[in-house]
Amino acid sequence: MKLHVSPDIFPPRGHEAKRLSIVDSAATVFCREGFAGANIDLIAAEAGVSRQTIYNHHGDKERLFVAVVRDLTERCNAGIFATIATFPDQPGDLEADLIGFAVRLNQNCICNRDGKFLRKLIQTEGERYPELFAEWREQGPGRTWPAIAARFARLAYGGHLTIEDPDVAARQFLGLVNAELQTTFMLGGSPREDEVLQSATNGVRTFLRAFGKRRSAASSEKQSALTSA
Amino acid sequence: MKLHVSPDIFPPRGHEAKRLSIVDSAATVFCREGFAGANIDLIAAEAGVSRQTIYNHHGDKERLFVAVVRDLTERCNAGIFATIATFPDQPGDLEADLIGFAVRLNQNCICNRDGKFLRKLIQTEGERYPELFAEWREQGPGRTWPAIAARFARLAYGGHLTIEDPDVAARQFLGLVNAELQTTFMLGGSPREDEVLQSATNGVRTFLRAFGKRRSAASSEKQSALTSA
DNA sequence: ACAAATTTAGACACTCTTGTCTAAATCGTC
DNA sequence: GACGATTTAGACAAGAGTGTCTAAATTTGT
Repeated sequence: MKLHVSPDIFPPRGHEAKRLSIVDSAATVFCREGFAGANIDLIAAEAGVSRQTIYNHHGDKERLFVAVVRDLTERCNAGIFATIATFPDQPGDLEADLIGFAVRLNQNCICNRDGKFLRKLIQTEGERYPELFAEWREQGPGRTWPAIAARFARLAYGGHLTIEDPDVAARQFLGLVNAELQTTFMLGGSPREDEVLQSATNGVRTFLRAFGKRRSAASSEKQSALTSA
Repeated sequence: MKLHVSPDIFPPRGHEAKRLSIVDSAATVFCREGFAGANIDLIAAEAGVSRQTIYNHHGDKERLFVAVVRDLTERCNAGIFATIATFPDQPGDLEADLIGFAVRLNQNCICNRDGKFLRKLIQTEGERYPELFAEWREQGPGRTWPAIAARFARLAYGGHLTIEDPDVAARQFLGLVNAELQTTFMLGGSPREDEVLQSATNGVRTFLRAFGKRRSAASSEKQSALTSA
């Protein structure tokens, strides 16, 4: 019976620390081995914790897995929205600003540990836990894509871009900016920093050729030099 | 001792039929359950074959897996090159022709059974079999992407497109054309036919806005109405 | 330092899976 | 129909993994 309600949290500090450590190690192992291949003893060893403690905290391999996914989804979403907040609303150099945004999105949200792990889990176990990842789809792309689309709509409204459908433009922006990273993503790897920059640069240039203000105008200094044909 | 060499093949017809059936079912189960989760008994049952027969043919769960991947890679590659052969070299209506090509590529190579399975296996087991999937990377994207790039280079040479780097353009074409199918691919699903068409249409329109001939006057919508050559 | 809660190590039962083995049944071919 | 090769069903040993239990050790708050 736990009646003497503590001011803030109930379990001692070390308790929550262990919980975190467990979820962290579980993420690593689940991603490396898959759900079926993951071994509770291995997770326990990697977390520096006894197997029984894992069962005390999460009760079950499956519930541990669900906790891992929820945890990753939450952290990734937070990162993505934080990055969306840096979207250039009043662009000085639109090309450079969009490239910067794309690189930040990749480095801080998609290629970092959480993003990589979440992507892997979605790919490998997505079909086994339809309801769990349907939730991700709603909370993840379902919320972030419209948010990015809204930023593009704002740029269009401000006269910096010519866009008919901001939702389509947003998805195409992401497609273009990651166009050269697809195979790496597929194989579960992390692209090097220069690869991310290269793909983002090429992607943004093409994006602006399609949606940037018509004519050379102020689109790019080098463009005027290049347009000779 | 097998000395009386038969004219053509040694094992009877039924033999090879069983081998095919086994690899087929193994592909299904490996994709659904992952390597660790896949169950030889289940594969045997699905193939309508006894477990021992699987061991007779492939000897080992791991070697069975490798056989499955090689089989899928081979078939997918064949399909992709067959589709690349239909790339529009002398376009009548470039937009319609490119959309058609993109849809064929998706329907016949990426979204069909083999493509879906291979993608899933690369995603889930890519890190566990680096050498196996390095081979795929070379034989797959390493050969198909340049082939597509060559086709775009030809279009540019013929004056139908304005492209600096055909390799970049090819990757971006694929990125654009699949921009709206990413989440579905990630979750291992197959997009509906109309989704494929929609994504391809939007993608090709943007692609042509970026790389199409710069007669800005009648660039996008009215273009199809004007072209009669 | 004390008392309560938490963690730990190890043993344990249980299930599942792989891969082997054997004898019987089936298949293909002559 | 007969023969050789293949397939089959089932039993089997060996190993691995999950989840439970217990008693001892450790940590935490007071």
